[in-house]
Amino acid sequence: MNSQDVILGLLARQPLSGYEIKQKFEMPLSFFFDASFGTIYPTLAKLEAQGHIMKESVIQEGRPNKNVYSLTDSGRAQFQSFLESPIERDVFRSDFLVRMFFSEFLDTDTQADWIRDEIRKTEEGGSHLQQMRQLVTEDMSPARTICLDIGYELNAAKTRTLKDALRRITDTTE
Amino acid sequence: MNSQDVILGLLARQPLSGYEIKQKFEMPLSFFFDASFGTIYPTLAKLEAQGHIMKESVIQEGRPNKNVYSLTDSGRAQFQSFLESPIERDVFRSDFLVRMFFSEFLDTDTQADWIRDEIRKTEEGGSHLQQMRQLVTEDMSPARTICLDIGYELNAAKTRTLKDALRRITDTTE
DNA sequence: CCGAGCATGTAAGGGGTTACATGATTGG
DNA sequence: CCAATCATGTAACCCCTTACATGCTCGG
Repeated sequence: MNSQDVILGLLARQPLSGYEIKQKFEMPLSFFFDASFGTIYPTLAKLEAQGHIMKESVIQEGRPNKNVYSLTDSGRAQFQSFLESPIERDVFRSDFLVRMFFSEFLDTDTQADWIRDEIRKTEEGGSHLQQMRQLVTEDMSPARTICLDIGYELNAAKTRTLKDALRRITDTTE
Repeated sequence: MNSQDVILGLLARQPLSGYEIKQKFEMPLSFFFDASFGTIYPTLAKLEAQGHIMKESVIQEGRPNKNVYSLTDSGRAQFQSFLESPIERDVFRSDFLVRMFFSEFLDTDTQADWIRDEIRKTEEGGSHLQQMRQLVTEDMSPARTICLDIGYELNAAKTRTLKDALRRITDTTE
């Protein structure tokens, strides 16, 4: 799975411009996938060159014109073949956990500070997800809600574990 | 954070060869960071060229010789400056969730199959982590145990959420 | 004799990031 | 007038992945 696959998927629902695609990369999609303009525009150009999408210039008033892309038959087939390909396993990469792994090189004050920081960041993301969840759950398919639910539950589990750990560290050393 | 930082961290504990470094990239480290030989060897060469590590050839009997690397002062300083740099936020990328996000293009049987598969894979990883946790918890620092605890708890949360979702999907449609 | 484990590397290519470059319009 | 939003793109670079290439030794 790469940006190409995800962009094709977004265009399978409705024609979009590069700028609009970028906006779609927000919650809940951004929880498990993201792409920047530096990826989106070259990818669109590549997809068009391959004949998977078609550009249409839309003249707008009071705003710059935009290039709206829509799927061709070949693009629809390409997206389908992504859906039929084997599912890759999740990638989870954590700078924070790497540092905890090397905690022997840190004093406990620094450890505690970092954990408190990580709790704060995680909780911020969590409240964002909770809002999403309450707003849009009704008109979402059961499978689609998994995206929000997993996001929310992973967040909650992480927060809980971090708070436990912080308690253990501050209990034994301060 | 990149391979360079993590390799320096591993060498800060003890001198290692490339092959031995690869072996260190197992649980629990592999849960939140990984590197292949194609990364490790070039990174070691680069670190040596920069003067951060020192090579020593060790002649072995009954096995090929190996190049054991140890940190120089400059390497120790480099690792320290990594520890002082801002902590990057976690990266979580999920092919599975992207597909759930696009579930409107799939029939419910496929959805259910995929979820059952994902549950199986997640549970496999979970039992592996649980074994680790029971084996080595005693002689690990509180901060270090976070790595295993978060791994285990995230896994458990994901499994729970997937099972709930599967129930909802099979209830309403079959 | 063959496969598995030990051991080190290279080369090509993929896929992404960040920063730069440009420019229009709208609202405060 | 200035900041924000809309809008598109490029260029340099980084980092990693996969596959290839080599070769030794031990145990079955």
